[in-house]
Amino acid sequence: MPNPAPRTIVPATSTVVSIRSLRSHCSACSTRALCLPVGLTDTDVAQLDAVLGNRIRLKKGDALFHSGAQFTALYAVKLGSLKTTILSDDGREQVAGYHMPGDLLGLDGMGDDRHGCGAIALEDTELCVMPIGRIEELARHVPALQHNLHKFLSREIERDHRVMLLLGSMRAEERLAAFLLNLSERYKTRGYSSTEFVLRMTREEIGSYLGLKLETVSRLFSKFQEEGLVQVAGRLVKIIDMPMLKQLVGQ
Amino acid sequence: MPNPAPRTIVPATSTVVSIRSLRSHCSACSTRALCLPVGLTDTDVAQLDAVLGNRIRLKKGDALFHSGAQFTALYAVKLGSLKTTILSDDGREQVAGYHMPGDLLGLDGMGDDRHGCGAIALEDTELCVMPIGRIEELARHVPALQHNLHKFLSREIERDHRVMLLLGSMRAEERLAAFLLNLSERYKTRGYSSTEFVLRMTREEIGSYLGLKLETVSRLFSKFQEEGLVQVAGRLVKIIDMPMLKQLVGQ
DNA sequence: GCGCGCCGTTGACTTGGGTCAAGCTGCGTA
DNA sequence: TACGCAGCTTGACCCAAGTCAACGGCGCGC
Repeated sequence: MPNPAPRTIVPATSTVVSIRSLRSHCSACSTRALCLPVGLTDTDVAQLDAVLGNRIRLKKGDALFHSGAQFTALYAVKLGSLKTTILSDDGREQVAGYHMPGDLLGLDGMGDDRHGCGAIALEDTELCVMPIGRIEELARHVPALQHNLHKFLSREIERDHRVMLLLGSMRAEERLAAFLLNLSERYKTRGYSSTEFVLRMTREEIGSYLGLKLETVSRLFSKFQEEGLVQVAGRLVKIIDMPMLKQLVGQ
Repeated sequence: MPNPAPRTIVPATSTVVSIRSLRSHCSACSTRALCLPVGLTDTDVAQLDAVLGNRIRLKKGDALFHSGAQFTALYAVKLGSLKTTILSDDGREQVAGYHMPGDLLGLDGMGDDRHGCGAIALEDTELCVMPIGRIEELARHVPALQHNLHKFLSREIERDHRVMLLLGSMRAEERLAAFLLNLSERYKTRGYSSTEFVLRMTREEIGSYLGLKLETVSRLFSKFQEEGLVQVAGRLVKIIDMPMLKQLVGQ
């Protein structure tokens, strides 16, 4: 089993810290409980650590990968957030998802070794690189990792199904309510407030994701505010009437 | 390695044939080139054969599984076709996909061991059962199988992304054109005519999949016919002007 | 600290697709 | 052979969301 733990290779100088910090370590990662290593034993996590590449830092607006680019690795969000976008044959672009710490990106690239969507940072963002060859190889020896990988792939399908439901059968109001509740839920599981958060995307990006125009999104925010469901100040959202919001999407 | 080839177990009587026929065999399956065993060596396929369960036959309207049911296996369509449906919290149902020979069903069940959608046969249908535990176990020893499984999961995500694009940013006309072209393409890769085929689903089911009402679907078929794009007689569709249809969806 | 451009809001008007309703067709069953 | 009904078509009308346009404000770069 390979074990290139950095400190055994890098001389013990003052550079150690910064060089170590270039590599990702699940064992010390705050998203460990949400991410690929969830439920793995310490031994297994150590093996996973050993195959991780250097971490990546992106500035707001930077692309992690573009649609059609060679697929070489999965990426886990450590910090910050991204949007993924899909491209239609005639060039229309649509937001396919918003991703926050613990989420895995690039799962749609394993089909034909090309990324099926593009990924853009919505703020300064840090990711951890999981080279796919090494991950697949390790998954063959660590059943729990194999199982987790399958879970993440499968959950991505379920997530997409919920979006299809939203786009195919919900009215504009319901879509925005569902969107806000989804963000709320995800912030909550990450230890942030479920009732007060800052949107990292523009009205246009929200609209793109929800199959609506930016004007409609804007109008709906105003309407929700009038009705006392939320308080909105630009990108700052405060959920006032959670039960009513839930009722809007049908429980 | 287990090798319960039926003829070594079952006595060589007249019942052999019928009992053998209950089991699925990738090696003799006409969808082999499209399905999970694609690209595997004969040895690997033999191992896959050994873990397959009995095949399933469904009559039109029968459910293969319901949304929320325990997930125990993936299913491969051998013959016939099915629809999968997703259920929203408030009970609305929507068609998530149409599946034909070589397609894998149940991929969205690996996330939490429950099926995320229901699957209903649209005609008399035969499927092959792939118990997930045995498949995962085998995948650990057969890298090509592991890789194929990942490919199928990943392609399902890509497929869903294309549906999201359709639902989120296409007009009704474009949606129906895209739907017809998609069917056409899939029939073609299965060796059937790409220009003349019988729809296995109702107008309402088409509408549900495309985020449209059945009346709209009906009107669009009439419109396409008037414009000389297709000839429609009930469920029989004949594509007349393929280039124009492609232009409608933007190449 | 000034100005430009992106982002968001709001209003007036339009329209694509939904809704409701009526009638037709063809298939399975008695 | 006739009946019944699920599935399909078509028409008339309506409304949710899109389009177009004007304007306000905040934040970034010079």
